[in-house]
Amino acid sequence: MSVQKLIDSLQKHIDLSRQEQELLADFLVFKIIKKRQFLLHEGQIAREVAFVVSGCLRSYSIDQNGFEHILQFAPTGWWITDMYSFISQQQTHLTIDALMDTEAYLLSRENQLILFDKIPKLERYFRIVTENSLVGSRQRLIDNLSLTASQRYGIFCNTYPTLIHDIPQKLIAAYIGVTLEFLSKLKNGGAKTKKS
Amino acid sequence: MSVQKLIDSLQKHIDLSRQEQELLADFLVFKIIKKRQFLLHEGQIAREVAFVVSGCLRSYSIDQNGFEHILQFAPTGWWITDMYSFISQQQTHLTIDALMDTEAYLLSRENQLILFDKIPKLERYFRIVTENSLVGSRQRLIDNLSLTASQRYGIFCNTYPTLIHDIPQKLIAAYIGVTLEFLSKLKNGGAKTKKS
DNA sequence: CTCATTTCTTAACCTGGGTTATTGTAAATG
DNA sequence: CATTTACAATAACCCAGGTTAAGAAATGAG
Repeated sequence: MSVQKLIDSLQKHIDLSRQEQELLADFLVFKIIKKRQFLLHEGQIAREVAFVVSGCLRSYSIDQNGFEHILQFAPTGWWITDMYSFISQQQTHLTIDALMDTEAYLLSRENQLILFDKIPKLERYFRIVTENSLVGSRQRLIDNLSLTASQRYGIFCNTYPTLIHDIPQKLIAAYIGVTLEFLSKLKNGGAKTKKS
Repeated sequence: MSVQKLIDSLQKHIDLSRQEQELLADFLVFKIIKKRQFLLHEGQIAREVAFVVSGCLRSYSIDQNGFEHILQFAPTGWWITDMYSFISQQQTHLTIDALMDTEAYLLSRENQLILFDKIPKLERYFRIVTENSLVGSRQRLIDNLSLTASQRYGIFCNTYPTLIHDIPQKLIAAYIGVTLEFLSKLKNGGAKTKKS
């Protein structure tokens, strides 16, 4: 059963009994999102958070000029949602879609809050997951403020080694914050030929 | 008693009994950080998270070229720490100091984890606070990827209206991600005189 | 296998914001 | 109350990265 991957993730931080695992499983919905399908669309409300079992999702925003800016990739074992919309139940400004055929478990905010009361250890698990996400998000902010595009590309390669060869370059560009053209220049013409 | 400001913040999200409030208070340390004094220095370990009662703290990183990049301001009612160092107890890459004389309550990670077991509602409170911080951090990332310096300055003014007139311009520049010189250009010469 | 769509590269030119430098002005500190 | 020290404004020049455009490759649906 593929719900096992989610249980494995939980067991890294907390210890759930058989009954608790089954109770949790009752609140989850299994969903397949095919390549290019949307899980969340701008203007909707993010009623669920998704745990990716296989494949890969991404969240991104679209700016005034129509450019996409990718906030997060979620390969196997990652959680993804629009946290703003999820906790406030207001309309989202983000879009979440699938980069390839993806299997995920969905947990609604409503059910999550019920589970927090029934199984306090689950609240602990999500507290820890959220702390870790915050660390990642803050670090990325620092990287964007302090590093060059080339250095950020290097970090991307370390952070998502499995993705580099599986996703289009334009998505990498939209993540590190440059245009596709400039990323191409970086990787190829990148020799910096300064006359010496 | 100034611990009341912290209790007020808690009561917005959870409901603590008299005994629980007192138990919590026993785990807090009151501290005064004078202007320009450090609460955390690069290379140390962030053993505590701070709740600001009065004054203002800031967290920032210093890049290879010696430039400061401000991650967060913490005026009255805000929590601040280096979350990475705080949860991993590894050396921090951030610095936290005071922009003016500041009063704060410190809670060590050790005590925080003890309190989470004794008062599960406190774990809920910090789960919520962390969720909100994550929303803020992600939004700022999007802003940095999609907006111009001028637009980010506008957002800063809305986010920290009390700070604008109380802190040096150079700090605002280090927060929105431009040089002091360019911020100056934005605000004054900024007319963009495009022939029409 | 073929036509259409999406993705990638290259190159010439442009601009938002950085650098360096100078001068002026607050505010601490003795 | 003078003198360091920190802060801000302005201007001339510079560069990382964006824009536009135009092919070349790869992918994919029928």
